[in-house]
Amino acid sequence: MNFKGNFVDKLRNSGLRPTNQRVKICEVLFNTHKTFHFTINDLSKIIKDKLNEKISLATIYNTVHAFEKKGYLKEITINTEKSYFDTNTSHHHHFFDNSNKELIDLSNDDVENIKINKSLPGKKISSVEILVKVEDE
Amino acid sequence: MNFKGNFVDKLRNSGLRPTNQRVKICEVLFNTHKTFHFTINDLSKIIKDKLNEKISLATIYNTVHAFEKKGYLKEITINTEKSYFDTNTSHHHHFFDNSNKELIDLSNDDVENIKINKSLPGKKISSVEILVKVEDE
DNA sequence: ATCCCTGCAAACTGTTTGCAAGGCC
DNA sequence: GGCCTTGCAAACAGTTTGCAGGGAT
Repeated sequence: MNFKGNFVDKLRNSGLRPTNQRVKICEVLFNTHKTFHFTINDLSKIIKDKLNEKISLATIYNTVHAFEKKGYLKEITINTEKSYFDTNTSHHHHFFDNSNKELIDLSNDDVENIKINKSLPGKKISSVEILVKVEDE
Repeated sequence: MNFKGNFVDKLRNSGLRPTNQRVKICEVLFNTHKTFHFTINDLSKIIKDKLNEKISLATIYNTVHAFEKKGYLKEITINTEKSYFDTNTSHHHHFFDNSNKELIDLSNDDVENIKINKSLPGKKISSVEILVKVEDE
């Protein structure tokens, strides 16, 4: 989903009708090669302030969940207050800056090989994620 | 806080009045050497069902937060739905079993030396936590 | 007597849902 | 036309708060 332009086809090919709202949300989220972290509230604000559009909260929730289900977004759990989403859906880790509540990607390559020397009988690992919390020095 | 008995003194020494409710909650949480993971709802159920007591939710929240502030409990963020707490307040990591929503400790010693080869200018690391999600095989 | 704590109910936050009206194919 | 989507408002879950009555010191 990371090139400018034809989100209409992208959406259609995913089985999602290319409604105005969805295309607008695509433009905010994917019209850049940079990975983008946001909460629903962030997204709503951007749409309202920068795009001068009104998209209802319900639709934003619907769309974000639809995109998540299609694999275009990944939910990141930082704290219990609200959900964060990430346009970078590859396997990677995160910094969370407590001073300004900002999420920053931490590439797999920047973490030396995590080895877990314990296993749980009858269980298989589905993910291993590191969260590095930081604050101002 | 991990020995049987005199929670009254323990509480008093922490500057918390040893009310009936707090002592009861101590008994549930600390009357064992095993580390214990719970949600507020779990704790409430245990008090109601096993102890046959009624402690109001507000009080349970108050107490858990008071204990957390005193360093007797640690909050663990697993997902956005609810808060989990851990009686093990030392630095360690977690498994989360998605099949039965259970938290399991992962000792520091069972993880090989995490090395983060990236730093953020002007920021210092306040914590590094690993969450290993597992599921039934 | 004073200050702290409890417990109820109401408030609050982020999220989800029911449903009528409108858009897409 | 039929199905999907939107958007409002109501519902919801977990948590927090205000306040009056009760307990601890």
